[in-house]
Amino acid sequence: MQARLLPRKMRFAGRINGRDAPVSMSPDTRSRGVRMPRPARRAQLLEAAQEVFVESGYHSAVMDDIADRAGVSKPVLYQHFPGKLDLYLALFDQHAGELLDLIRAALASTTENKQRVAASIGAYFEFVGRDGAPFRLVFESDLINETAIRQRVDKMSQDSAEAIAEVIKEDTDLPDAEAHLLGMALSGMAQICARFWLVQGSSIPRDEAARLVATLSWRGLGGFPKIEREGSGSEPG
Amino acid sequence: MQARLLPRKMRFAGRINGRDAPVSMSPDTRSRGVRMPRPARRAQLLEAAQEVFVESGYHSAVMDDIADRAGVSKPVLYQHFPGKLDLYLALFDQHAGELLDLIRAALASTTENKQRVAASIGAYFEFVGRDGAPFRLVFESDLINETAIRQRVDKMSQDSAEAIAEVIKEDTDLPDAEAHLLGMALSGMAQICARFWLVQGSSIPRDEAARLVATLSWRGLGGFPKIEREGSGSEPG
DNA sequence: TTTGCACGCCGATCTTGACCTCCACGGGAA
DNA sequence: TTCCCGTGGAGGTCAAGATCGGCGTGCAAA
Repeated sequence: MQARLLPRKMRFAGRINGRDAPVSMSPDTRSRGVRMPRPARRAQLLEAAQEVFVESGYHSAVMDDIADRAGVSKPVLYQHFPGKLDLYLALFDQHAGELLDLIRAALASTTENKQRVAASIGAYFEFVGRDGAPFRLVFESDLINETAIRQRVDKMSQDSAEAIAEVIKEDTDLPDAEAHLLGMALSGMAQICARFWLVQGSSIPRDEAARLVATLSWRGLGGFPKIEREGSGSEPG
Repeated sequence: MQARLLPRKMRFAGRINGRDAPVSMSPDTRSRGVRMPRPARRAQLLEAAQEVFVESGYHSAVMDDIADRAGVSKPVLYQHFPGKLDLYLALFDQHAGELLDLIRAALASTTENKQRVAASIGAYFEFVGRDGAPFRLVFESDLINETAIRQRVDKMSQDSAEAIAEVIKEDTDLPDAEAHLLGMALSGMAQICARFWLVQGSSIPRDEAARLVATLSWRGLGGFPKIEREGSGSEPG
């Protein structure tokens, strides 16, 4: 994260036209933040909050740090968000919505089912690779025991699994429950692989990693080229 | 959670030979818990802690509640564990070890690779289905942003994915990085499916759900019986 | 030009929950 | 009888969410 070179008061009070200039202060001339229209300020606060929540998680994030990051005082946070949880939920909803949009777009991108599954997997990889790491709020939340978050995560998982289950049902004669389980399998697998790919330093290019996972999804392990080995006991694909 | 019928002091002070009996107390005859050998007490504390951590998560669990659940005072907790985090880590390590043992046993149960993969998936389902829901500590920890937990989860994921990657490398000519990605895919998928199966009320019997996921792993979506449909565009398996 | 108001802002502080510790008690075994 | 070990009532400490009370700028109206 970017190091702050001045204490906030000094840094900010003296910031005129974008240039740092330390300024002395008397008690009756409080340091003043730059005034912004309400919507612009709210957007800025959300950005700062995302940085802190992504770095620290909900529980270790403190409102003081978020205010510092935004360059405002704490009361300004409470002018825009009733509390810490509300701030977090606003971010969560924004990013969960983005992921579902990506998945829906992927499913709508073709009528060829194999490609629809591959595109859905690609959607997870794209989401996880985004700047600002919003996936950390959606897939790795440390607030999962809070009912509001739990419900949202469950709904998001159900929605994405259901979307994939529709594809599975188009192609197979599997009953609803089984198709849903497989839909959950694929969306879960995509999520976990995308996160693993990111953490591993992207030694496999993203598109290739997504394609590999798509191949696994469609053809299974049996669909990969075999090495003939004595004693391995593998059946032919 | 089970309702307590008496205040803790009254409930416990008067519990003689397993029977509740409210007992008056004077200041110089403090209520006394049942004295236990140190290892037995430690095990009891861990059991109580597991109940509370599973129900509430780390952050919402309070040491008072854990002590209450164990029927002791708080100093007793600190006699056995340096702090709250240590208590949690002891439980985490116990259960993560159990899961890895299950996976290793599954992989050792046969030399037939397809069965080894299926058995590994079954190991996840068995672990998730266990009484006391230890999977909640291992797969759904709200302490994932704590370094000690993050490292343990990462190591456990790496270990299980690596074990499956060994099987994949035996069977295919995939390079290490690709095999590892697929190993992560399968172990992640197994974990998510097992948890989904549990939450869904087990409408599919456990063994059948595990078998379905194993089939997906080995044969992919393409390996399921097809419905012939106009316009679906699906390729034959 | 002056005044009043709306809006965005902040330093200081309150409140409270919860981790952890102090200090002393009592029973059982040697 | 003494000592050790397991035990508990009470409370200290402090971090952090949230709020109080007031400031200052810019714009519009008189």
